[in-house]
Amino acid sequence: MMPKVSAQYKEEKRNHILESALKCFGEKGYQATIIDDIVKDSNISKGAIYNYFESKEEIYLQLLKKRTNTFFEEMDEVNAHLTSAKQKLANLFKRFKKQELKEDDQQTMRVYIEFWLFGSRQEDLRKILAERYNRFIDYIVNIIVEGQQSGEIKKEIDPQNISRIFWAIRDGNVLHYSFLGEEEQYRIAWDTIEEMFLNYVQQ
Amino acid sequence: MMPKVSAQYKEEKRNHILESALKCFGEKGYQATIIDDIVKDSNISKGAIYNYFESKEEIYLQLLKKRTNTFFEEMDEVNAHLTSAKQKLANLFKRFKKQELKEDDQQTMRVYIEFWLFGSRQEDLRKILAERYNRFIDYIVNIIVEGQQSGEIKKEIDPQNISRIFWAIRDGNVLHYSFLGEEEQYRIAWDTIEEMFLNYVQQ
Amino acid sequence: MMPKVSAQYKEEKRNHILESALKCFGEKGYQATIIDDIVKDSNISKGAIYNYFESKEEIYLQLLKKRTNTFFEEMDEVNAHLTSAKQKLANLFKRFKKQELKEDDQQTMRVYIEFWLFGSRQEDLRKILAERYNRFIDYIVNIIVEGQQSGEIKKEIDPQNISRIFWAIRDGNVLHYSFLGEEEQYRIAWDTIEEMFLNYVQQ
Amino acid sequence: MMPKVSAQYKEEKRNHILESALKCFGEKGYQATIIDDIVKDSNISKGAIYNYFESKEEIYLQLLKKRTNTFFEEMDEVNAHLTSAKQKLANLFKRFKKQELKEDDQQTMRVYIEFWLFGSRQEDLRKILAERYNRFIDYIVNIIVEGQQSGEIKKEIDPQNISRIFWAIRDGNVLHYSFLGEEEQYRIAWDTIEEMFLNYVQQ
DNA sequence: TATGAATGAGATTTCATTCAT
DNA sequence: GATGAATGAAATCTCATTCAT
Repeated sequence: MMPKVSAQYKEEKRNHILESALKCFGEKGYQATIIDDIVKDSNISKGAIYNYFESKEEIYLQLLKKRTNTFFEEMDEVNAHLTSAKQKLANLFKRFKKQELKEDDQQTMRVYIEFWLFGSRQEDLRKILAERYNRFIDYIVNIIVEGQQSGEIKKEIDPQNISRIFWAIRDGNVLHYSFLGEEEQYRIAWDTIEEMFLNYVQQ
Repeated sequence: MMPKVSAQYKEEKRNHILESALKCFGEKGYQATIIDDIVKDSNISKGAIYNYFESKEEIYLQLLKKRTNTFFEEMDEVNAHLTSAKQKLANLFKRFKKQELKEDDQQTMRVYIEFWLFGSRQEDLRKILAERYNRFIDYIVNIIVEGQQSGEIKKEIDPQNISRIFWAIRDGNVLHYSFLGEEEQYRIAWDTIEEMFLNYVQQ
Repeated sequence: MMPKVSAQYKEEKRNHILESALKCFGEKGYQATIIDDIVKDSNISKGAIYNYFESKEEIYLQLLKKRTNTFFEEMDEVNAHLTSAKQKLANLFKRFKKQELKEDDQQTMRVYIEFWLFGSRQEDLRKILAERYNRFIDYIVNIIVEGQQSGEIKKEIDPQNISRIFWAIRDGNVLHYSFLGEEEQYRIAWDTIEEMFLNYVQQ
Repeated sequence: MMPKVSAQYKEEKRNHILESALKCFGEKGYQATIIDDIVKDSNISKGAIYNYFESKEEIYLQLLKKRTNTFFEEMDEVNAHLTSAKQKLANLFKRFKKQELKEDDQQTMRVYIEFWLFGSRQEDLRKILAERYNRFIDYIVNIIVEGQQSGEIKKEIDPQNISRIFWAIRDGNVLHYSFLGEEEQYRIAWDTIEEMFLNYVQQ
């Protein structure tokens, strides 16, 4: 009389679908992925997928949301015992260098960039993406401001501007890497970017 | 037998189709654009379009090729009477700052990024894109090497690496800009990037 | 072994499902109603519904049967102490005028008309509906014959024919009313129909 | 250079689709008819059908519109040389008796009744149907008023009310007939209805 | 060459029914 | 008996490409 499966079961199933979707979207792109690809990869029937998500677009959106949350949770956790702005930036760069080696992070990036491109043309998606973008911007802005207060970072740096540049560089680099796929070069590039960026902002 | 229409007529028609395609792809994305969008925009019939191009994909490819050629032709022309690497880099930055204000350049960028994303998953497109990518890489490599020889640029800079970074930054910036659409911020960002980049590579 | 639940419990549950189904079919139509609508309205699980009924179609059929029985039981009860054909007809008209004000009677009518339309194309439904139709026809035929014997109704009236007309008028009127929803007009129409009909059949 | 087919060609194709749709809707009902039924019956591809109509619903709507127009055109033509209200009513009854023998008129009726039922639940359809309904109501109202002026019809008759009743009877009769399919009875019923109706309204 | 009507494979989504718990 | 998650056939609609004129 209570075969209603546990909330945990449903959560896991949902995640299972999202993981398959990420894999498919990452491999073929959002538009090129068909529901049957996710069915095949997840081994979950078409109908069941639609029990968990309203549409292909919702899967996309939920995926983005979940990955974004995970990113900030991880960063917040690490930052908890870092005190200087310098340490926080260093940690961020470290994460990027390491992160992209994981296949699914790379796929997330592709998905995210495609969504960005795609979303810029649809008003309802724009809003969601803009919100996400602002979370990222604020994240760096806070570090920069903190660094300016502690004297680690030049006062004349505009936090908003440098934050936007930071993420543009990140996205550009990941975009190229996701196409080129050369890990070694990718890491060297990040080392250079880190040096260039820190040279520029540090006192 | 004379051909019914002149080669020039055909060339113009081709270009007309490509321009419409660029507009459509830029506005809605490659995948979301349907042939009828191009028909409507170009005022050329569907059948005629298929007389000039084999498929939607070919239109995409030709578009990319043409825009790439145009870019290099323009840059080569300008560079012809510039002698120093510094001047050439400055000119490049100047072009970016100015370029993206033009609607169709921005659209080209979107198309190009989408294609990049899309192409990374299809072997035949990869080759074409890789070739294009290398032309861009070589362009900066040549300037850097020239600058190192003339003593303008630090010897320890790796030309390949810095060239890849240069284009990654460019693409990231354009990607963000094409979504955010804030011209003023975009220009300020380019000023900062120029300063950061030149600080880093200059002697 | 005693059955786990009493027969009465089962009967009540069945009726509960039928009532919800009537509400849903009446509101959205048979075809447009999905099982989940009935689940939601009845608060009974999908599986349980299928324990009581074999299919959506069976629910429809049972509903029709039950409502038909109820109609005749009510009419028989009232007619028990009416002796003249005139009184019985008057009572019937009175019922119609009053009946349709009740929301669920109106819904029954819609369901019934839709079923009629729908059933005329499926042999197995035809039989069931034809039987139901004949019960209605006979009901009036009996009254007319009775009236002819007592001299209240003209001898030259064909009971079968007039009975068919009677129900056609009733259904047409309800059909229009279920669309137009104007109660006042509906009642006035019934007064006129009563007058017209009685004028015609009475001696 | 002008293979754009003639307007007449397109009109004919449109009609061809509508005729097939009428047949299918009439046989299986609107909801139960699938596009492939129309494809099969019309021998026109699915895509072509969607070139002429936006959706299944639009086909339905257009069908209704066309049949309504045809009905009034025919009636107006006949009425042109009829002067008395009595003649016009007689003509109308004559038409019903004859009309329904034609298979496609009967199908139109089914389609129309189903639409009525179905449409009463969808606001956008209600409007279209209400408009159609009013055309029918006005048609009889005009005849009645004319008859009252000429002294053929009783002054105390309410034209609106009697018009609504007229069409309700018509629809009820057709509804029953479309289910029962007995032509002979149908005609007899119409004779009786005519007599009953004229008795009631005539001076 | 140009036209645009026609094609039909293929995409997304729905929903009656089943069945493990 | 009750539950509701899972299934997958089937429906609507799209759109790249073809081809008769």
